[in-house]
Amino acid sequence: MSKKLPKRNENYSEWYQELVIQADLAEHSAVSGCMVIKPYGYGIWERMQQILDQKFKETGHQNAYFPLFIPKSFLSKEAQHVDGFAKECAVVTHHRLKNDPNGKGVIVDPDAKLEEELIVRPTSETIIWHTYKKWIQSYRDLPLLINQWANVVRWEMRTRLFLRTTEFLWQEGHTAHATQEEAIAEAKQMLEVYADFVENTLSIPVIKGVKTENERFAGALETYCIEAMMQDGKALQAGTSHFLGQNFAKAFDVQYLNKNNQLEYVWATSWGVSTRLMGALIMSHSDDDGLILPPNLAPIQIVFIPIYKTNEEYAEVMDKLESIADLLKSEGFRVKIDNDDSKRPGWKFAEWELKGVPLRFSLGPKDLKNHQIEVFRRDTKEKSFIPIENIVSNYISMLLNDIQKNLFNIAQNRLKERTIYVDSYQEFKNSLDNDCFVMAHWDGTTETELLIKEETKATIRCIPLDSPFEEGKCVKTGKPSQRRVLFARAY
RNA sequence: CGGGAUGUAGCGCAGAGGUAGCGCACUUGCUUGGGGUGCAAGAGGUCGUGGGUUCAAGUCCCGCCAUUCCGACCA
Repeated sequence: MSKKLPKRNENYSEWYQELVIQADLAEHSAVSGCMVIKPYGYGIWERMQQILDQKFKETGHQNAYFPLFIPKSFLSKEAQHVDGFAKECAVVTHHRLKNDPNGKGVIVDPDAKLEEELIVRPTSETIIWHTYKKWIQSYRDLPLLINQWANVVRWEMRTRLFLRTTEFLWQEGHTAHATQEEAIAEAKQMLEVYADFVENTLSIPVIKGVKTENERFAGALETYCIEAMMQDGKALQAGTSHFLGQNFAKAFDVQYLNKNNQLEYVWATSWGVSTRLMGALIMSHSDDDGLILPPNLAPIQIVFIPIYKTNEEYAEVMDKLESIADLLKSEGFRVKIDNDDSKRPGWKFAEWELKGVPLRFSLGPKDLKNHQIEVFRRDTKEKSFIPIENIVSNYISMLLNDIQKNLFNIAQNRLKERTIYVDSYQEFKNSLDNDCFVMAHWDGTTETELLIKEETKATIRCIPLDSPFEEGKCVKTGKPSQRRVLFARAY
């Protein structure tokens, strides 16, 4: 009764903000634009980390860690790169405080000014490529496949929990290769890793594509991306993988001797996903009762609620629940028994629904007598009574897989139904106003792209990799076009 | 950087010159327990901050600070 979420169809962004807070995922901190990620929210992020980290290792990458601070001069070595980030950098200018001579508190010690300012990393290409120069001399040093889990800071004008915060957590892969082909293959491979993770772990269908020149990462030759559709029809970039060419190798003078004893610049990629995925997760699946977590991701897949009056009943019910939970735990399921005596069952039902746990099993004296257990599915809200002896690994796996698949199917149907192919500018605008993605022809110029953005707030999310050759006319200018691109309003 | 809103108990809010309030949460006891139990008794406050008006200021006036929402910005 104390907690009530706003309805999605009344105020989507308020619903989102409230859900993040009420489901105990994160809250605003004392620092403007920065959030505190609470244990439950962080637990979900840790699951993402574990699964991705394993995929990175399986594809040959190793983790390392580079400094939080970047000397100012590093950032300006790659011209496009500094242009892209200069406006949102936090800068460290001093290294000491002292007592305020005029009274209470402390002041920045003017005598402690840094010789060269330090930038709090908005991304680590520069510091990493500076380091790679020392690590790479020979073709035998390549490929160099490194990932880092880190925090970065981008001083954005406007922030929203998980979707855009001043400081956020992410991983950034930075690889160096002997050839262009190999680097492009790496960038594409990591895009596939992301797409696989987002679709099969987060149950969110994505569109794979490349960015237009205008939307490309600062310093990249090609930016591959995966785009997802949220329930309100807006797009969310869920991950990017960049082919950086030799830009950073040249900026930081990273060359290697090939087998013919010739010096060559190395080829680079970088790729990343962030805590923004939490936002994608929430806005893809959740409903007016709270979060809905796909089972492959959920930190808790099954919560058990004991129902009882007397101590004897409690002992009996708990005895049974513990034996079931222990069995499932030993088979690798993530389970929790909520035996908090200070909360009543109804309260717990609502609470775990708010937190999105895929399955809830309740067991009380009546069930014990009937040798059954109540099973509740968070995604469909179906309740059923199952014979206790049926609660075995195969059955649970089947149920969890079904939920996982169901969430994906719902999201995929939404994406299909709301991706509209249009050939006129009027249809284009109408479809956007109906919260849809739009596949339309575009003349390939940044001018047209910006004009459309100005008039409709829609951007080209990507040129889908599977977009077939098709003669057509630009939806805005009527100039010739060879394929459709994906337009949408975006987060 | 524009526009709006808000700063009062842990949280959410009311109070619009004259004794600091309500709901939730918290503590204690009983009750209840299969969809956010009910009752009772408690504990908890420099009313964001600095100045001004007044016999008297959460309350009116001016400044400042902070947060937040909507835009602009956003590889």
